[in-house]
Amino acid sequence: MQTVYFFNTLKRKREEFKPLTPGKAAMYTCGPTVYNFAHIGNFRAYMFEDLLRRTLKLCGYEVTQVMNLTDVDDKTIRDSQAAGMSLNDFTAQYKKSFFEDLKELNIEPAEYYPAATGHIPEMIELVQTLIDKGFGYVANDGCVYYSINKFPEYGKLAKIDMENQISGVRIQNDEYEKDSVADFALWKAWTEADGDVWWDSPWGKGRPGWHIECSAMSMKYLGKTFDIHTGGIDNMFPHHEDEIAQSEAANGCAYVNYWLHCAHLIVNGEKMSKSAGNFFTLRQLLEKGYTGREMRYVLLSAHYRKKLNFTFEALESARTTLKRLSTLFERLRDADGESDGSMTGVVAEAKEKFITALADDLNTSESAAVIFGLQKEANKQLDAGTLSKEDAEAVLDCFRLFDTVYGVFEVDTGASDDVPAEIVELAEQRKAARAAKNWAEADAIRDKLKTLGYTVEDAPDGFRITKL
RNA sequence: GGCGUGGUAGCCAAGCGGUUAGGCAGUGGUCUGCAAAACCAUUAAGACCGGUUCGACUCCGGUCCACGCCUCCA
Repeated sequence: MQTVYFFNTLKRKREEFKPLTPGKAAMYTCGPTVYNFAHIGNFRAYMFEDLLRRTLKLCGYEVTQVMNLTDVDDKTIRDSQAAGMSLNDFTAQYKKSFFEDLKELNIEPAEYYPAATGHIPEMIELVQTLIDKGFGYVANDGCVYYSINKFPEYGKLAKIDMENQISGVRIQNDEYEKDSVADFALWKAWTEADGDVWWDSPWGKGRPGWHIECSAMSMKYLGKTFDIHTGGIDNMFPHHEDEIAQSEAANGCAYVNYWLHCAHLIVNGEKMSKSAGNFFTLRQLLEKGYTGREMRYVLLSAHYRKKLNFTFEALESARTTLKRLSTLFERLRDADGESDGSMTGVVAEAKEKFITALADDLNTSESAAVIFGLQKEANKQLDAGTLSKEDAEAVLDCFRLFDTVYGVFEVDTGASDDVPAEIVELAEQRKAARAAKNWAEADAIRDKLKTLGYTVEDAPDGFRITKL
């Protein structure tokens, strides 16, 4: 079991991770609102959570992860109506695309994906508990609100002093029925705009507020107190702050021990967001010819608490980097030299450094440096002929270990195996022409292959075909 | 207005009070019929002004700039 350290937003410092149950890590991650395709900025958060769960597993923990799906809120209702579809049908299509995208990015599935609409009774029960304990109240508009004045610790996560805050907020005149403008909705009363979307409750027809969703579902699957809660930095306030207020008021115990927040993906210096219109979906990138693993590599390239500047140059850079590693794996598979005995130690050190880097608050930059250090050493020894089959296999095995977290190397999959037979045949003809030193013929075939959409490159013992 | 984060070489991006971060690009080689790929080597930095220190990119103060949250948001 490797000791893991996290930067805990709640304490604003790096701490050793001590789970409630030794050897197990329970984590809750805020998932998508399924009203549209997620953009790659959204996926930065899900990638960070994937990195977190894979790192925990690498360090010996058994992970239980819950990711909620918000399938009822203002936007899902609004857009399903605009599309002339039922809420369920409407959100189902985006749930489907979300899971397709996760797969494309090689993000490991969570253990649970609870949907909000599947847990309305649990939410109603939690709201009732909050009312019974004096934290919730029914207002004139039929909504149930949470009275933040009743929870003195409100603001402890975001480090917000509400006295100070309220005076600074632009108060909208039509924020009417609440006791305090900062009170938030636990239950929203039905209005005409909601159409046929409503559930019965002790307070009449309506639907749950957003924050109560995560409190109710995390409690159901992970218990009243659990280890880790993650999300994008923009969810810290008010969403996570409100979750704390709800859960700790209802249960009378700590909600979460470690809060981890990732920074934004930015484009041209600004946050990628739907409202700003400066976003790309994964599908758009795939249409441009980039792959999920290239995007995955880009998303892993910066530390999760630092803003990540997305550029197409970064995707190109990822492509080159991954290709060079693939070449190394090919060379390693063919290695058959005289071992000088040094590789065993090199590999052991690389493994240890890799794990230590990730265990230190998920330092992917540091872990990448370890990867490239091993790449360089392996190449040097391949050139020198000092890698035996066993040495090479040890290096490959090390990359397989790296890949349990990175998930992009494809250590054992060859690059080009789905090339049509006639293309291979042309390449064979070119090989023969070259053997006969018939350069004109060889070049003509190469040009022809290019028009067919393939590049052929010479290799020591033949050729390599790549699809354009 | 309140709170918070950051400014590192052409681009991306780390650690660290003194010893090469790393990747991409570039440059020079190796290989090669040509091309490409690959491999090896290598250039280049710390927004600005002060302070602490034998020594600061790293600590402290200030200035400027950028971004985020406070409203749905990963």
